[in-house]
Amino acid sequence: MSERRIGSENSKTREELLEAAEQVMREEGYAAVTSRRIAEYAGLKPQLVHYYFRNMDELFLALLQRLADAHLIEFARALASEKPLRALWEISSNPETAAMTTEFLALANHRKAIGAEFVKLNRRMRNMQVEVFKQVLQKAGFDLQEYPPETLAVALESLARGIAIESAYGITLSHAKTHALVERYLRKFET
Amino acid sequence: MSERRIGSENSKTREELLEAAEQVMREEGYAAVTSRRIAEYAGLKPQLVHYYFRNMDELFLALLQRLADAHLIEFARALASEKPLRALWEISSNPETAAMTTEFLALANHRKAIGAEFVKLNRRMRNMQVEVFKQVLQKAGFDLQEYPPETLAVALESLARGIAIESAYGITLSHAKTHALVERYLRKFET
DNA sequence: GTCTATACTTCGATAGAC
DNA sequence: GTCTATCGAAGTATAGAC
Repeated sequence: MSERRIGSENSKTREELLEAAEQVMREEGYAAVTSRRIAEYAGLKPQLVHYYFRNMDELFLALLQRLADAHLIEFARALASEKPLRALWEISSNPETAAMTTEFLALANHRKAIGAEFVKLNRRMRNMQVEVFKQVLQKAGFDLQEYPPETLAVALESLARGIAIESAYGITLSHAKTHALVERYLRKFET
Repeated sequence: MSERRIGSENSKTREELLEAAEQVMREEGYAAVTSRRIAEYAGLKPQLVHYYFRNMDELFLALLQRLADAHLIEFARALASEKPLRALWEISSNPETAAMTTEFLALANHRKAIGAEFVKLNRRMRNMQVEVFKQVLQKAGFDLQEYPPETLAVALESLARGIAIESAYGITLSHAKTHALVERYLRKFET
């Protein structure tokens, strides 16, 4: 069992399948991410999914890795930018990012292997966010006890995602005021 | 079509099926909420699900309604309590509540009927949360322009849920500091 | 109100040809 | 590297007996 041939990780087709999988997941949710649906999006045969991935868990893991890599690059760029906090806010406010994160949060809840990997990757990303806050707050002369970077990192990401998701549902009632408040804090911390 | 017999909404069996459905959804995610799985949890036959619900969308809607009702009662209780803000915080910090909300957030993303209902119910709940903030802030003499209740409501729920979910994954790194910060704000607003 | 039986669909996965 | 063919399992849903 499990002796069957598996395609190379460098394959272009494999990349196309992952791209399609990401699209399906974003547009129709993780439950719609099936070999047949992916193939449909990619314009390929469903069996190819099983050729490049031993099973669906492996596909989800590859997808998670891919997204995390892209995310880490974005964070690194934010860390090096002029206004890192604002950059963080914008990354987490991206509706597509927010939607994918929500899907993975739900998915990780009941696929053990994915949950474990999700936690690991999340920790790395959180560390980078915390690093951003530390640098900005110290530079601006704030007391790190009074403004714990870990908490601010959780708060920023949670709030940004919360609003992004609400926006996606067409709820825009409180957004102007919220953005104004966020602006105030960004300016307070970051010139 | 759609002419088949449907069981009463007052049925005890129907209630048991919904109870089982909720359990499945919380423990295994929305994708696992199938007639067979529900029946298994409830110790009943899968066909009973189709007797009480015209289709799975209808079941999800009933489940959503059930949860919203329970939630609204909790909010009303919070509003009437001595420390309404703290009560709100605790409601949204409940890990089971957070997990279910995450599932529905993902589910609503690609089931149109559920998305529409989710938005409607969410609006009602948000209004109650905002009402709590308004009363508390006014009573304590805060400027509502400087502390917009709508924003604080979104922030409180997003943050509480974010932390609750992280806890469920065993991430507890920043929690002590976060709770301390939340405490500070709760005390600031609420004696 | 609950059961059996059953039709139809979709999915994951594999074997083997090209 | 990609295709055809194919299994078996699981899903939604319905008809009709009890």
